[in-house]
Amino acid sequence: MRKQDVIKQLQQVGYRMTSQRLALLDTIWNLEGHFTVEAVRGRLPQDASVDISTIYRTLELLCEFGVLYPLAGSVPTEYERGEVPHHHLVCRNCGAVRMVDEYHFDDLLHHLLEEHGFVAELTHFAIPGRCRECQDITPQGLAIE
Amino acid sequence: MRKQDVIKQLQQVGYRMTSQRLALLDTIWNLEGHFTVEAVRGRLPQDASVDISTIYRTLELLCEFGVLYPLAGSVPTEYERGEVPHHHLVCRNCGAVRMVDEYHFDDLLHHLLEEHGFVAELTHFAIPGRCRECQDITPQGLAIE
DNA sequence: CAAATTATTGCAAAGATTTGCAATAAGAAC
DNA sequence: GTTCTTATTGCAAATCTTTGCAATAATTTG
Repeated sequence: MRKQDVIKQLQQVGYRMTSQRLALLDTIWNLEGHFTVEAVRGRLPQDASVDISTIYRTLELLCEFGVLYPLAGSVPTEYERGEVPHHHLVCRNCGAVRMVDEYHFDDLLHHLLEEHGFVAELTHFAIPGRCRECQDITPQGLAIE
Repeated sequence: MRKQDVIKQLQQVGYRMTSQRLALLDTIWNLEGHFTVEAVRGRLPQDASVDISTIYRTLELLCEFGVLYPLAGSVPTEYERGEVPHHHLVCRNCGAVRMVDEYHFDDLLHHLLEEHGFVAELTHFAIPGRCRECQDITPQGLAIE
């Protein structure tokens, strides 16, 4: 999605285009990959001072519109722009993150829609579990048995 | 899972059974459905004073062991005991929560295991989206178009 | 373009959660 | 049962996030 389209969409629905929101959109569009609220703040042009609560509120707004996605469970929360739909496998033992293509979830989404009329918005999902290397290891790093 | 089994399992792996952990397990086993850290604190017997940071640490420990599951996205975090594996559909508009059976996810889990060697631990998952009633509504409650 | 309307911001305070560290106590070793 | 080892706790402080409210500024209206 292009930045201009986001601006247009927000305005059409009644949101106001303030200098803060424009500065934040600019900054976000210049960031690669994941980023935190603090990272956004650090990258804002020095002449644009935006309160941290405004950054939180704006990122949340963009999440509601599907422009951004929070990585579930990250603290501080990591956000990412929703360019290419994909999901993450997050190892609960070593923290390794691995990408998964979206199509794996197609069947599931169809089920949910047909059985519950529910439109799942899984554009960015973090799935907890164990990666190949951490299979038989407890949370403390002690091998079981 | 029975409380005694949890205790045994934790001990076997090297965790110590303190009075605080026993009191917390007791309390949790007496709670129904979802609960927060604060709720656990409120239900502790008055003679058992457990610091709030200890409660946080203990709930996290129980999550790592699959005894509890945090409901993704809830603030303050809601926890639930992992009795019957199921998942939640959470409407991002009205907040309605709906249960879904686990078997819907079986195919997905198999894919992840075969293609990535990843053992997903989806014993309790919150899936964001739109329920039937909130289909064409923006986050602010204004109908689109 | 000025006035009216109200979404948005900044600020400060509250709330939620995590973390470092010295004191305590569980379990192991003797 | 006493001593030793070290996981765990409580406390206080730090961090992360949310929220209420008066002041500000983006749109709408005239």
